[in-house]
Amino acid sequence: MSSIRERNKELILRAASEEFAEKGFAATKTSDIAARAGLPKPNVYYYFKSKENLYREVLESIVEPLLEASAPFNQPGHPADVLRAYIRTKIRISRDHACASKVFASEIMHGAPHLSPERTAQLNAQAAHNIACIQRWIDQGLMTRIDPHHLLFSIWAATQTYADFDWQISTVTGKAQLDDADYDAAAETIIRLVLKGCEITEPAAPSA
Amino acid sequence: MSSIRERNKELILRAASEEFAEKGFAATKTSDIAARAGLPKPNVYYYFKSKENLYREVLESIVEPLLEASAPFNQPGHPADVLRAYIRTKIRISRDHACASKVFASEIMHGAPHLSPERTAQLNAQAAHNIACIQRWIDQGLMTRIDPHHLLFSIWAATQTYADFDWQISTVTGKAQLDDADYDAAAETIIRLVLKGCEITEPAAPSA
DNA sequence: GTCTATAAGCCGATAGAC
DNA sequence: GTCTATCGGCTTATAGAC
Repeated sequence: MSSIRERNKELILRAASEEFAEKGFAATKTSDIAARAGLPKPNVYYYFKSKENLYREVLESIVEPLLEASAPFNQPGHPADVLRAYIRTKIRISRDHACASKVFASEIMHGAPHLSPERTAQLNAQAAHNIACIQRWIDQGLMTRIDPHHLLFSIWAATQTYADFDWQISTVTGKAQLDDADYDAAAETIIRLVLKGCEITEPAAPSA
Repeated sequence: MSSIRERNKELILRAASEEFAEKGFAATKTSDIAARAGLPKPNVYYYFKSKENLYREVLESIVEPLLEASAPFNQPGHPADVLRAYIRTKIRISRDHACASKVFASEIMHGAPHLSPERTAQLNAQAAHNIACIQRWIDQGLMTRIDPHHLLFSIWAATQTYADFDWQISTVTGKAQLDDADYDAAAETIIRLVLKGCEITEPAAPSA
């Protein structure tokens, strides 16, 4: 029964996410990760071999959710529905994977030195696909002519900011922690800016 | 004549901005800053006393521009004009102070441990003022009912992303460096999302 | 004011007992 | 598999010659 192994790995991963998110890779001490996990430091090395390895696992844990967030773009749908679903999912990631999101953001900010070329390529391919999809909508007259790159950058930035800059959000709103209603309001605000800003009309109601 | 002093301090500050922006505070070595500045390491300590002190000066250098960006909110004006000017200035900061912007972003992401309480208070007061201003516009019927906090967060995020996540921008657009036209396009895209998204009509043309 | 050469301490990583 | 006790390298910071 290796459930102790599973449990400890999970404890360390969670503690590492929190520490890396709070202080960044270089400023995080493995002894702090161990302390937060409630385990002695050598266990961290026993399970993960090195600090960098542990960091890469945290990073890896957020890539799949990020790629899956683009699912709405991968099947046919009206721009209003696709973008609404995409924005809601991105906000949900900021809420549910706040620490890993922040670690990912910090990684990107510093030029993604720990992200594998495969992962970079995957993320890029998905981005290119989403951009092409938006361009098609424009060509079909479903939305106003707007640069798809900049539109996507704005959506990424606006949704990720709730994880990345949570300190700023807390300070300005005066709430230590956003609740579900706040995240909903954030999503609806961004959806409004995007749909109205791109002059996207609602799809015709299904006749069924 | 202390112009050597001024010149060296300037060289070190610039090198430090670049190094801190690239790698973050903890991962940056003072020897690398010295090397980039083309000076021996002890000069860094001679002029700035400590690595942390140098970092705080870099951080400080971006606060004034950030506060000044809100100038349009501090005088009466039509929402369309104020927001347009604000967004253009924020984008200009991302372009002209790219390194310091990134250092600031990284600092905020990790809970602003090096930012003085005075600076935090100033930035907060300005944010509160801007939010109140937007709320007034809503009450006056000049724009749609939208949560001013979330609107401001989206504007901050969308404009700062060009400095903070330049690696991502470069990777997705395939351009190593954005040119003036790209920054203009970015600003106009964000302006469009905000003005149309908030249903802000243009001010009546001046009768003169 | 400038720089070489060095001290002091911290932290990632591990040897080896249990 | 687990943890105590320790090493070794790296980096901040400075002493002291020029």
